[in-house]
Amino acid sequence: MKKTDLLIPPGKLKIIEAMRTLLEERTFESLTISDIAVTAGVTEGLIYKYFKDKRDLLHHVLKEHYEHFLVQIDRDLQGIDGAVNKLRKIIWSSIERYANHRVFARIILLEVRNSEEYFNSEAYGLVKQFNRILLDIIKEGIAGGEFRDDLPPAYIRNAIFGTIEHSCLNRAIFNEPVSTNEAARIITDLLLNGIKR
Amino acid sequence: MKKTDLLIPPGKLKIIEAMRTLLEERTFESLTISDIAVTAGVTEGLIYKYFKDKRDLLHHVLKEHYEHFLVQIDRDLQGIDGAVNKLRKIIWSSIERYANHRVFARIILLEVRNSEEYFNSEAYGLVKQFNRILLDIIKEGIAGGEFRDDLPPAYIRNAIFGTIEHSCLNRAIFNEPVSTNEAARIITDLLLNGIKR
DNA sequence: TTTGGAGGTAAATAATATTTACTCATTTGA
DNA sequence: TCAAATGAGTAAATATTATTTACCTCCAAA
Repeated sequence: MKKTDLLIPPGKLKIIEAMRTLLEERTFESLTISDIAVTAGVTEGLIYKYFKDKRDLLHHVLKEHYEHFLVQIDRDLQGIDGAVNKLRKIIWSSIERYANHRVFARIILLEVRNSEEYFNSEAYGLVKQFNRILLDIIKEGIAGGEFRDDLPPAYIRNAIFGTIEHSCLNRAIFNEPVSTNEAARIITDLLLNGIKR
Repeated sequence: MKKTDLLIPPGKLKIIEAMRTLLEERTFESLTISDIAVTAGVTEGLIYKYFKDKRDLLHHVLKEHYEHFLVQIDRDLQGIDGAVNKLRKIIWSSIERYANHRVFARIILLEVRNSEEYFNSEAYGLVKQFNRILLDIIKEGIAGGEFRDDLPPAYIRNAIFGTIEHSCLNRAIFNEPVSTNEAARIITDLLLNGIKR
């Protein structure tokens, strides 16, 4: 095995880092390959050495973020018993992630869904993985009698996912601040107990 | 006043119609001005006569759709009493709209949110109008004792909006069929009563 | 009758993404 | 130990696409 096999080349790292930096302030579409290359301090050609195209680079950044997210989710759920408690925690973790990782939030909420390639990307594969975790909690809850058994699990998942995402949208778009703890508490309560008096 | 002041020129109509047709099958980003011009049977320059740029045309198409939607929503709510009943209806109407207007669904769920201009567009203004209608129903429900008064209205709105949108996403992306009546029934029940047994 | 504006066009230009052909340095295996 | 191979990186050409410009034509109204 060669010495450098496990090392990521510095140029590649700089490109990824530049993408993250630029997405902090600007829209993916508004970024040019030239912008990215200049910010990274590399030439435009090098970007194409490591990534198929601009979008592939975006998906890569998202994938890295999501990997961290999944590791964290896994940790966060350790030692928690009961579907309700797990759900509470996973909602909190999701909101916390969106809240403290603006670039991540913006990529996934605003930037990727408009291309077909995304749905074939590795990043999307991780999203599906998260979905399965959530779905398993829901099924556990139904089987154990904590959740209603007359609602299809997929609908429940959509409600949870959709509510979280929509609640974090304004923050992602307009930079509005939200308190993670408060948002998590209210959203969990709302989903568990409904809005009817 | 001149005769033609109220008439929309045929070229403009053809451009809008071409955009709608193309969005039926393809992504906004993948459409070129040339594609649109050829499909419309006009020259590329004409598109810029009527629209600031490609995105402005997209926003216009969305705006037209949304205008129809708001008219329909207004009609649908006529004669309905009580916040719960209104909510039930507005959820049904929203799902029905996404279900039967694929292009509309795809534009609003997938295509527009990734640009700053959208949030200054007339189309977004209409979305805010819809939001206010929804918010008014929620406030009516709280004031009248139909809904809980310990949840902030904005959170409730986000939950409703988010749940509906996420439930319609797969249909928009993968063309998966969904029964409007069934989806509306389940989502309404879920939001009103929660998922806890 | 003429003039000004609206609908429309063709072709030039500008902005960007992507490809190609090439260094240079390091590693490897014979 | 040394040619061949490989990987990082570059510079410049090319291709694609959005956008602008300058123009034409027709017709309603003054």
